[in-house]
Amino acid sequence: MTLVSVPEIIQRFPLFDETLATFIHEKGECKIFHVGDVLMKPGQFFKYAMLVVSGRVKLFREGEDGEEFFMYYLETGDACALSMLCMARNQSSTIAAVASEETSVIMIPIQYMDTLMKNHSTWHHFVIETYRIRFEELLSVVDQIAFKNMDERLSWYLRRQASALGNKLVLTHQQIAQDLNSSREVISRLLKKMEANGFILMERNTINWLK
Amino acid sequence: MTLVSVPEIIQRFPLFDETLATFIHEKGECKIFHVGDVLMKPGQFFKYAMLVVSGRVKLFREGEDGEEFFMYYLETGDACALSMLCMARNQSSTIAAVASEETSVIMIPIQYMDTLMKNHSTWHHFVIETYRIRFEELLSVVDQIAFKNMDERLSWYLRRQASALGNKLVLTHQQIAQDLNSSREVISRLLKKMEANGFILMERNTINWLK
DNA sequence: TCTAATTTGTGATATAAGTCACCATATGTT
DNA sequence: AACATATGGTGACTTATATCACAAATTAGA
Repeated sequence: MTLVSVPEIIQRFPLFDETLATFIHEKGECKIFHVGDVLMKPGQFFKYAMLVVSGRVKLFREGEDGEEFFMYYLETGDACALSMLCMARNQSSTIAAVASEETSVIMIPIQYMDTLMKNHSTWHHFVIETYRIRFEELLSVVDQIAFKNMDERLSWYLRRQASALGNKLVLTHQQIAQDLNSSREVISRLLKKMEANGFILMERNTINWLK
Repeated sequence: MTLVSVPEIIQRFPLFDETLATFIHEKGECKIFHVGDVLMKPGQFFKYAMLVVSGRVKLFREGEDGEEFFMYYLETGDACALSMLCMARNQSSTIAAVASEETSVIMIPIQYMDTLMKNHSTWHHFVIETYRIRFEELLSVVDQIAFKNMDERLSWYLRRQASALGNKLVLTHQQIAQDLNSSREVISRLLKKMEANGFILMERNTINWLK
């Protein structure tokens, strides 16, 4: 594999030891995705486990009528839990993933999974940790939509975005509405309330998170 | 371990081979839970991985104000994914589990996890499969609450209940409302519509699923 | 058997959220 | 500069769901 060196792998994935990083460097393929590129979409099968070396990938669920619902980002050092789970069973994805920045990904072919699991305990721990984090993230998402009103959900959404992207969020009201499966007008009104309450400051195409 | 024999373990968990079942029979502890007994609650830490040998356990998320939200059942042959994930990190549970029938559970102490993972590939596959199933189940739950109205959610809920418990569902409208985090009146009205449309037949304390 | 508690039905009303119509402003394009 | 497009603001209205109030029916308990 070109593009990503063994030291860089270790730097991005601190749980990996040198032998594991070397193995991945040998067997993995590196791929660059540009903004908007689709990494996976519902119905697709997996031949690789995907590790995000840099950039950011947005994961969202698609409804039957093309609605979207934002779930979480994958960032540097993250692995796609779904790719590993589906791959393990040769099941198709039920989720969509799109690069939201220039993103480089290490793709490990499926045939190496057993070796990795058996011979590299650091890989095994990494995988378990990946599942755990995503499971908990998913549980938080359930909490929000099961128990919270749109104002709280919006606030939670912006807080997560800000912690991933920084306090200056380049987002239109329309995009937010899409991520929350709501409508633009509703979001605009709630944002105005949040601005009045001093939580955010709005500019065109931008929301400044002040908390 | 008394109560559960090696052949019974293999029968309940078809993925296990004989050496694994023997190991679990030696090291696991068996515990009986009665209806209403709490297997885990938010804030609790885990010292065991839990395998359901017989009976049924209801898993649900609790809201801040004591609301409930039904997620799924664990039945014969299932393992509690959360117990394994939390245990792996010594994290506390964020979910509640209550026996909804007389339930017998094998509890495997945390210290055997590494051995199991390393020396028993059948265990490893079982764990991965457990994660995958629960992850997908959770994604379906997200779909429902993110994209569907209460009538569809109710219908989906009853279908799941019927496939777990049979077509004669002993449930009050109040219980259903609680599981869906809705209100009793709303559920009663929607049920009446479903009955008018021939999907169900209602008796006191009981809903007969006709599909 | 009498009473209390539980379960269900139902109308009236309240609230959160979604939809529609339309406008104003900002930005990009020719 | 002139126009088209994207973005955001806002009132009026609709819809889904929640809440309140109360009654009827059934079951459980004393």
